[in-house]
Amino acid sequence: MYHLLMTNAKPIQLGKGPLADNAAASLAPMFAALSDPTRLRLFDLVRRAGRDGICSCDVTEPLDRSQPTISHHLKVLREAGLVESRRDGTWIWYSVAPHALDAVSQFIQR
Amino acid sequence: MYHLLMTNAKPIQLGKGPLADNAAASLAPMFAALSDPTRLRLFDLVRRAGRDGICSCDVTEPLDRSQPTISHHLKVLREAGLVESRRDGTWIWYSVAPHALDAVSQFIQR
DNA sequence: TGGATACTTTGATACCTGTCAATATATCCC
DNA sequence: GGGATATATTGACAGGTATCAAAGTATCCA
Repeated sequence: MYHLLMTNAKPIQLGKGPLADNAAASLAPMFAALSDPTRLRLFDLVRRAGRDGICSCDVTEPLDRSQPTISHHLKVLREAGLVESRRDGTWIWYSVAPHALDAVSQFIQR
Repeated sequence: MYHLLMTNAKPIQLGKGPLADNAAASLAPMFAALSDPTRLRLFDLVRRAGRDGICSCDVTEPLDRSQPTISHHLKVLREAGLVESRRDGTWIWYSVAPHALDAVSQFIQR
């Protein structure tokens, strides 16, 4: 078993021409990670928590989802490179990954 | 049978507080529309075509997908409010909807 | 060692999605 | 009307997903 790197090893540079196949393949999962309402709100909560981050147990209530469901969504956000996690005892703190939305933003304003 | 309006009747205004349920429900389909690599490249091609737009038959070859598949993807983009269509004889021209990505952009830079 | 707390994984279920071939619809032109 | 072209819809299939309950793992503390 191996881990996906949280930060894209090679951030795809969007060229001037039509969107390349590999660029699309790299961008799509980020959009997919934000394509679910619960996950959008979850990402928003993480972003609001700023540098310190937020722990999973803080969001189950406002999002009205079970704890495993929240855990699943956080995993999706993490594997998309949008959030990162840091363990502190029994807690795990989630915060927005640096440059998380750069690629998405670059595509939008293109 | 009825039609969904292409342009959101009531564009959700993102407030200052945590992302509301209805705002998330309104945003998520736009992200979903961009969550597929083929559709991302398709949207990019439409966007490049500018004001005139592009017709479906022009993209099946560069995207290497069947005509029904392209038609399906264009429908998804249209129903998400990202592109609009205009018939001209047997052709249908697709172009980017005005303010298509405003909501997405607003969420990203929040 | 063992209980308590935070989180993850597994398994199940219902639903959604990308794709194509086949078929249908719409429009033009003769 | 009938053929030709462009697009849409249908039906089928393989695979993905959001959700929860139940069970597993990790960490702390007494």
